[in-house]
Order: sequence, then structure tokens, then C-alpha cells
Amino acid sequence: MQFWLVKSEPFKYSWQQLLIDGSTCWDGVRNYQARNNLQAMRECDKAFFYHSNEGLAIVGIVEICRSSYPDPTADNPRWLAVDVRPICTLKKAVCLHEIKANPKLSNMAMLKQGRLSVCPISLSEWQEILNMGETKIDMD
DNA sequence: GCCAACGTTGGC
DNA sequence: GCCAACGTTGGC
Repeated sequence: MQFWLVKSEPFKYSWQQLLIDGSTCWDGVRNYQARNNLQAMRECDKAFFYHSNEGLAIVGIVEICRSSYPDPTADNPRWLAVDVRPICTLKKAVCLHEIKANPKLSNMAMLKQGRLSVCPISLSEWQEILNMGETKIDMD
């Protein structure tokens, strides 16, 4: 099981919208590094859902429910998409400010490379953020 | 293969 | 709205 973090601008696609939709196609990624991360995702991997630009916080947890396939919104088959579905909303959203202030999270990929929209997360980072979000989830 | 110019993302 | 940090493009 691998852990990830995916970013979305709430204007474009918000957590609330994902809860309404029940699942969504995570498409539109046009960056090779992010694409490679999408390719590495497997069904049942978990990811944090982060609101960029406005919100600036991790607000929820999603599960990858379909591994990568060609992005239907791309004219070139090199771009990939996955499907995700919401698992739960964090009891307490974890804002970027708190992430930056936590020394245990100083190596996070999302901090090292701010523009990367799909980042890997280590198990210890995953657990630390869950604690900060006062949230527990079942790992089936 | 280098690098300048340009475009995009995302925090502030 | 600005700017830093990239990534991409295209001329040479």
C-alpha cells in the first residue's frame, strides 16, 4: 500500500464536489513527474486531498479505485488518469502552515517541490498528518 | 546540447 | 496581483 497527496484548486474541483459525485476521474495532469506518480498508483492506495490556492489545507482522504489509464481529456496517450473515491473527511483540516511548522514533515515532497500536483507520502508522514487531523481510518 | 524566453503553478 | 520555482520550447 502506497500513500499519496493530490492537489486540486477548489474552484476547479473541490472536496465537497467529490463527496457529492461519489467518485471522480483524476485527469488533467500535464507534468511528467506527476504522471509517473499516477502510473505508480495501485487500486486501494490512499491519498490526501489538498486544496491549493484557496483553502491551503489537507481536507480529506481518498482511495484509488482504478489504476492509471489514458487521460480521456488529453489528445496524447502519454498522459494518464486514475479514479478516486472519498474515504472520509478529516475531522480537522490540516493547513499548510501547520505542515510547514511540523519538523517531522520537513521532508515532504509537497514542500520540497511546491508545484508538483501528485506527490508521494511516506508512511510516517501519513500517520503524522492523520494525527494532526485527529482522524483514524480502517486499513482493510 | 545549451540556454534564453516564455508559460504555469501555487504561495503570499 | 506579484513573484519564485519550476517545466517547456525553440533558436543556435
